[in-house]
Amino acid sequence: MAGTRRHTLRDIAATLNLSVNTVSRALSGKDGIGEKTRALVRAEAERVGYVPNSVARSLVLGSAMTFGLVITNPSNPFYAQLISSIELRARNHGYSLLLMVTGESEEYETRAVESLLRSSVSGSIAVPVQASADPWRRLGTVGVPTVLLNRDLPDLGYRFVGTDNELGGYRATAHAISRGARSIVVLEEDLPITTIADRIAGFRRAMAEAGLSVPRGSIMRVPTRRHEQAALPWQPQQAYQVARRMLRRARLPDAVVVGNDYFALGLYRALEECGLKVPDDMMVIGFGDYPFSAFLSPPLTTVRLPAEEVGDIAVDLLLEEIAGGRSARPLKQLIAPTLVERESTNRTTFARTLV
Amino acid sequence: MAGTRRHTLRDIAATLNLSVNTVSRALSGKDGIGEKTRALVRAEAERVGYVPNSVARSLVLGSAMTFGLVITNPSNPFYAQLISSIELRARNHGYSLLLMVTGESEEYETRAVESLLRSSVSGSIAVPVQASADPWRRLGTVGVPTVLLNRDLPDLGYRFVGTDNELGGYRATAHAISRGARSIVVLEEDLPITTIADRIAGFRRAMAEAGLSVPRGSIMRVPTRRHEQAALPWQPQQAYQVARRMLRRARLPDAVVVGNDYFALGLYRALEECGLKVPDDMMVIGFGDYPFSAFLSPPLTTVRLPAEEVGDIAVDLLLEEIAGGRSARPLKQLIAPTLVERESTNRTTFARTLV
DNA sequence: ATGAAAGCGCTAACAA
DNA sequence: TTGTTAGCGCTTTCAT
Repeated sequence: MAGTRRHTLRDIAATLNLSVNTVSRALSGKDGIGEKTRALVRAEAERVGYVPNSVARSLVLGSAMTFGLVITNPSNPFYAQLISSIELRARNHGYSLLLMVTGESEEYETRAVESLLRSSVSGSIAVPVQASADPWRRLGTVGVPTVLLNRDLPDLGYRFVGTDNELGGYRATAHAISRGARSIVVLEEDLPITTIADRIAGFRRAMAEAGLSVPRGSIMRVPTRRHEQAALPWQPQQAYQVARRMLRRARLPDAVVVGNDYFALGLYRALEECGLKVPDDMMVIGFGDYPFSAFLSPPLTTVRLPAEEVGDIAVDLLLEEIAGGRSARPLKQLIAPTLVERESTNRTTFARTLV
Repeated sequence: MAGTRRHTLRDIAATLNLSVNTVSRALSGKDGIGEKTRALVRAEAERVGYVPNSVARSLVLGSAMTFGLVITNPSNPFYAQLISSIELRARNHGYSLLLMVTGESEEYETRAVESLLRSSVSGSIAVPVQASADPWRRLGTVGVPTVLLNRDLPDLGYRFVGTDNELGGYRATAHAISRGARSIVVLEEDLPITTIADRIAGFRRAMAEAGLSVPRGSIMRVPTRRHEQAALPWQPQQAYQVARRMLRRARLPDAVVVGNDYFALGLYRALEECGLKVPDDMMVIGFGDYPFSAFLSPPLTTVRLPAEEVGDIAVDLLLEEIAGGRSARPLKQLIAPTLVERESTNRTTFARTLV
């Protein structure tokens, strides 16, 4: 890979007997320049294959036309989609994406923010680990606009966009109840984040509204993958083990609401091994509507998160924050998830619940 | 988000009555500086919360301690994992990641390369669209080290790491044959890339070695998602439709080898609707070993791609290329995928094949 | 051990 | 319309 030195404005200026400044303005499309000169400069730039040095540009402008995107785990299908949609929209507005993966590690989150600061990013979009608000507070202090995604840190007063998890939990639960469930168990990852707490709150609200009790053991925790080196894809295996434990109980629930569709896979397996049928013996409601969920057997009823919409809004919020104007839209946006009803809650007989 | 101006070397130099140079060396750990001075500078830097400006640093050094990572689609679980492992390893070597998503678009690939050039990345890792080698050739011409991932462009002579897809296709097919299959169909995305062509070549080799014929219609194509705006998650739906078409044939194959595990989902659905059982009526072999594949019913036999290993090697190859030394390892590396045998090929009766 | 000076490639203010 | 000057924050000679 040979290293032909790159051409600079100065090179072009020299061969054309112009000043660097003139060349700069000709190329950047500013006015105050003769049309013939501009054409000349453009032709020469074209000829030598001029590529602007955006590092130099960033240095003088103090900002790099780059967004930092800080994500916990790209193998989460929701975040994978988010990456795509954010990259696309950022690109369409002329921004590049500096991607950092925290893997739920507070330590790396701190280093990621440090890295963003060094890089003079124009702004950042982040899913915080939610162990501490400090790193993100720091960004704000030095004036880097930041939009929080999916997990808020309310103390900071930053713009935020996320899923309404409370509503999601509520809808999932209410749906199960409407299909005849009276005893419901929740399977959630054992991670201290608001998204999970909110879903559980929604679950409790739905149960309360229906006058149903929530006995101890209704909320089961799947061991977390936090603190693993690389961000690994989710392991339905761990949900499977928790599900097996649950199925040893004397009284089984009518329905299980899981925190993500991967957990539903483990639950399906456990149920199958115990000879229990979904939905007749037990209903299952997922969360996420991952690409595989509609194709499970039976197809999984699940709460769909509008990843694309969330991503687009995140970028828009960030652009507004950068522009500095008051925004038309609210600073905090909770997007309502929608319930996708499929066979896993389409009970034909009410055998067990009618006992 | 207030904008307290960032402290610079000059600020520290001023308050300490030192030269910028001295401060720079004190902080960068170079020698030729008194221990007391160094301690003093460090303390002051700490006190004011000094953050180095890596844009300035990049400008003078001509390189940005950043890798460009150009990927077709983060919603492909294989690439999602790749992003994680590459980010981790790059970070451990002090590099940041500039992420670009092509969505299989040649046009955006070209713009992505342009963007990498502007940004003075230290190097890049790319899954090329394989429509043209030109963009990537350009990177090499101006001296940006580039490692190709998963899809090679042999003309360029760049370092490359990928899966041995031919071997993967071979192993999948040979396995089906060993389980009694004599008539096999392949379902692949309709995309003109070497990975797919290689898998099909492997399929043909296995069939030939077994003395089995490959009649017309053995290779079925699933409509591609190329040219969609955002990179969408794969739609098993399209594979389902192709599978339905196949199942209308007079003579059904004993086994179907699919190009990725998402396609297996669509196939499972189609088979179920037709009342056909996996594996007894038809065996299914996937590709990718996605996180859900072990939890399908029946669990899917599939070819596992070593995503983490491929990602790590990609970074190592790039680091070697940047260092400029001859590498111990070969410039082109094909990683052998492994077959994960599960129930979808565990045939208990040979009813149909023994007719 | 420390300082002074130059320059990376660009943009922005001000002159001409 | 074009040129001159200065400077973004840092690293790297070369002096001292």
